[in-house]
Amino acid sequence: MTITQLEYVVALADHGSFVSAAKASQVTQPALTLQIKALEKELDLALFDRTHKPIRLTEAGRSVVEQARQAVAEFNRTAQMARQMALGDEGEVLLGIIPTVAPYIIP
Amino acid sequence: MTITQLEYVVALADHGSFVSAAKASQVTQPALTLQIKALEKELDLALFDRTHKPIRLTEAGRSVVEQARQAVAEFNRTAQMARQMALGDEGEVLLGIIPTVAPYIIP
DNA sequence: AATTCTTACGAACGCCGTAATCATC
DNA sequence: GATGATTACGGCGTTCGTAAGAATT
Repeated sequence: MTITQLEYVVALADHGSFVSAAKASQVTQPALTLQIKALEKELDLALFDRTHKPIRLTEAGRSVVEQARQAVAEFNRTAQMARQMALGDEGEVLLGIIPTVAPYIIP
Repeated sequence: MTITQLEYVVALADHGSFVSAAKASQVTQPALTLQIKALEKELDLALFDRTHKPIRLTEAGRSVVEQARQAVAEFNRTAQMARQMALGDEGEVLLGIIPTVAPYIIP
């Protein structure tokens, strides 16, 4: 189980079809199908009902997707926060040095 | 950036050394070093101060780890919840059928 | 008949573990 | 000198994309 798989599941739940979910996730449909199937097999749990179109969530799938949204959101929040920290640090690189010895120290 | 990397970062922050963190994470030290370095490079941000032992978090690292804990926890919660759903579904497989036609339908 | 989902296959990428090197205490 | 961290390398597994095959509307 990976974060990517959870992102795919959420995208599929939101779009209701593999094609549009794949497009939104920047992957091909086969890749999406594979990951969804892999996750369902790992959990031994059907998340989507493929018998009709558009695809619909199973009852278990609805609960899992709801929780998966939290996990994905928290993950993205971490990534965004880390990027902000990196930018913030750049602003704090201040140097105090005597011109005379600068050529020897700076490098 | 992966969930595994976040788990490693949290483990390293908790244990204060690569060896014990690696042991707790069920991986070798080199693998842990590699993932930590990969993440730091991706973010262009130093999370740990390796100049002294035991290893200490940088100021930015402290914030990131705190947020990473949330993400990891939410991820694990999703996994646990999905497993429970799978078990729950097994209990709900109830069959209602007329004995006369059962041999033809059940298979 | 056409769109959508699945399966199959080949290639590429990334991760891990063992081994060797370096640094720190 | 010993413990701990990094670097290098080889092998493995996984994932992806293209292409072909089913299925549903």
